[in-house]
Amino acid sequence: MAKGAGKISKPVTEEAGSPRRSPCPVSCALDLFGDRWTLLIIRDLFLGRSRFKDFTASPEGIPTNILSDRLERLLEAGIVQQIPVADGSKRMAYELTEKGSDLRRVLISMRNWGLKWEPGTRAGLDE
Amino acid sequence: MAKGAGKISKPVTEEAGSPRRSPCPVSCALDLFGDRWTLLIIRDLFLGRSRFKDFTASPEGIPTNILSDRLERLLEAGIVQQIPVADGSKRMAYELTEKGSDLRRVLISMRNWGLKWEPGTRAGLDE
DNA sequence: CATTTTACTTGCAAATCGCAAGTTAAAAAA
DNA sequence: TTTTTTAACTTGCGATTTGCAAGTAAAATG
Repeated sequence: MAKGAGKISKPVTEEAGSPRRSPCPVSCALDLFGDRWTLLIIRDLFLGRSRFKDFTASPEGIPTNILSDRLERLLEAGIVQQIPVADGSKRMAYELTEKGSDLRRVLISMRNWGLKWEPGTRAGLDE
Repeated sequence: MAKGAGKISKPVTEEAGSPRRSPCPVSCALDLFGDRWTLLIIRDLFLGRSRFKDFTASPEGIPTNILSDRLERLLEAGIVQQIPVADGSKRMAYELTEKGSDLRRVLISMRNWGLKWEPGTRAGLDE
C-alpha cells in the first residue's frame, strides 16, 4: 500500500466483516467515500475518464499518493475494477462496477445541490 | 474557533469569494461536507435531533471538538441556523436552513445506496 | 444557593494530507 | 533493438487534522 497516504480514517473495529462505526447506511457509505477526493474520482469515471493520469489531470489536482490510496480502497470496496487498456496490454484502466455505477444518484443529487446553492458552479456530468 | 479541531482541508485560495478547488458543483459540495462527520450531523438534523448533546449521543460517537468545528462550519455555510430552545432561553438549538433541507436528496440517495450494497445496514431516515 | 446538565475548549499523541522528488516498467520512437 | 518518453506509482517529510481525555463555564434545575 502507498505509504504516507493513509486511510480516510480508522473505523472502530478492524476485524473482517464489521469495520463500521454504526449500522447506519449513511455512516457506512461515508466510511467508504467520506472524504474530499473519492467522489471526485468517481465523478471522473462517470465522465469517461479511466486512467491514472486522467484523474491527475482533473482541475482539482489530486496528489498522486492520495489517488493511489483511494483507487486501492475503491478496488477493495468493489466500487471500481481494472481491465487492460488494450487487448494484451499490461497497462490497466479503471472502470466502475455495478456497485460503483449505482452511485450515480448520489453524484447527481450532489451536483444538483451544488448548482442550486453554490453560485458560480458549472456542471459536467449529464443525467 | 475550536482549536485542535481543524478545517476539513485548506482550499487553494483563502480570499473571500472563491475558496474552491474548481467550479465543479460536486467538488464545491465536498469542500463543505466532504468528510466523515458532517453529513452525519445533517442526518441527525433530519431525524429531528437539534441539540449539541443529541449529536454526541449518536452511535458513531462524534468527538466534541469535531462537532464544534463542524457546526461552526455549517453555520458559516448557511446550511444550519440556531434558534433558542425555548422562548427567552439562552440555550440554542440547531436546525436546517432551506439550503440544508435541500440536502435531503443527497442523504436519501446515500442511504439507498448503503442499504442496497452494504449488508447489515439499517435505515433510520424516512423519505 | 448547591448541584447537575449542557455546550463547549484545551492539550496532546497519532494519523493523515499534500507537495515535491524519485523510481520503475511499459510503450513509443528512432 | 536501443533510446526516449510516458504512465503509474512510491517515498520522504513538514504541516495539518483527528480523536481521546480532561477541563471549564454558563445555564438550568432542585
